[in-house]
Amino acid sequence: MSILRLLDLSVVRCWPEEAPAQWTPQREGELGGSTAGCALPLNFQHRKHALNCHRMKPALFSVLCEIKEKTVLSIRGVQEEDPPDPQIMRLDNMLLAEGVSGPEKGGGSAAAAAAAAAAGGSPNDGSIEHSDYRAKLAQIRQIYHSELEKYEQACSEFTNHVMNLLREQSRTRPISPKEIERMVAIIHRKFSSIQMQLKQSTCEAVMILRSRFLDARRKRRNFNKQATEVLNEYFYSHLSNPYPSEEAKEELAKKCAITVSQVSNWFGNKRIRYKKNIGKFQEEANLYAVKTAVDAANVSAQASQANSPATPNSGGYPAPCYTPDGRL
DNA sequence: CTAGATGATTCTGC
DNA sequence: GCAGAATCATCTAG
Repeated sequence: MSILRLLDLSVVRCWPEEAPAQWTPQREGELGGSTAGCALPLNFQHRKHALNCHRMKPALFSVLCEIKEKTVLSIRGVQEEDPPDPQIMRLDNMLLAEGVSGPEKGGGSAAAAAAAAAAGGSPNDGSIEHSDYRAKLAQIRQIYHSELEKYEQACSEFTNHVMNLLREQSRTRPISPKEIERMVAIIHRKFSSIQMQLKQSTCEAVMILRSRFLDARRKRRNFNKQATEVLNEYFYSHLSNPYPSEEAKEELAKKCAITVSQVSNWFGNKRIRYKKNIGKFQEEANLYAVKTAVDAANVSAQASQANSPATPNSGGYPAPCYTPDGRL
């Protein structure tokens, strides 16, 4: 019975209680089994050899087999399947989307470009910041991969170690392949939880990087003069109904080299600010009304057809009048 | 440095 | 889902 306890303890003691970083091969010496080239205390080797050559060994072994049979029966029900962890899947997806994991080239810059587009910047502006962003992302990516590699190596090393240990022990006590498999699965579960921590902290780092470099509010740039002019022209020439259709928005976006949602934002802001303080916008409104009228006159003169009105205003938002004090 | 302007976001109601 | 309103964060002129 004491031998059984000794052998069982040896398996238990080969199990690291903490993260694999704490596990060091030096501990092998104090374990029950041995891997190739591992130095065991001499008297222990002798005792082991004596045990292996003992005439009672076969009998002892069969007793152990019997006991094992009984124990396995009670363990059998405990075996649990581990379905793919949804948390890990989420982290994986995010890292893939951010270009941290997955294919080496393209992913990161694609994510950066997408983020830049979401931030509303024109494709060429802030290229310095974006290259900085990409450099930092690449750094994160490199750290992530080297850590991952380290963990994987440690995992396989440790798995090999345990398997050797079990194989060695299977000479003196019954260990089924199933049992070894279970041990390996347990090791992998342990390591995958460490991997999850790595993935989590990588995700956090990427989020911080993103918010620092690509937060739209931080990167706010005023539209250029020409873009503002185009938008204002449309707004004041459609003052009766300053709600551009989807097609009109697309065209305006194209003309101003901004996104459709930026056009929507601009009109939303403009409408509310115009309505709040019509007086303040009077001058601007007059300016664009004149501009539109002149343009229309030019067009009609060129076409020799003076039938269309200059501005299609009627009802809706209060149209500007030409009083010098700016009141309606 | 500051006040006002401006683009973006968030919340609410329809 | 869209528009209005409030608010935030940043830009810019003075």
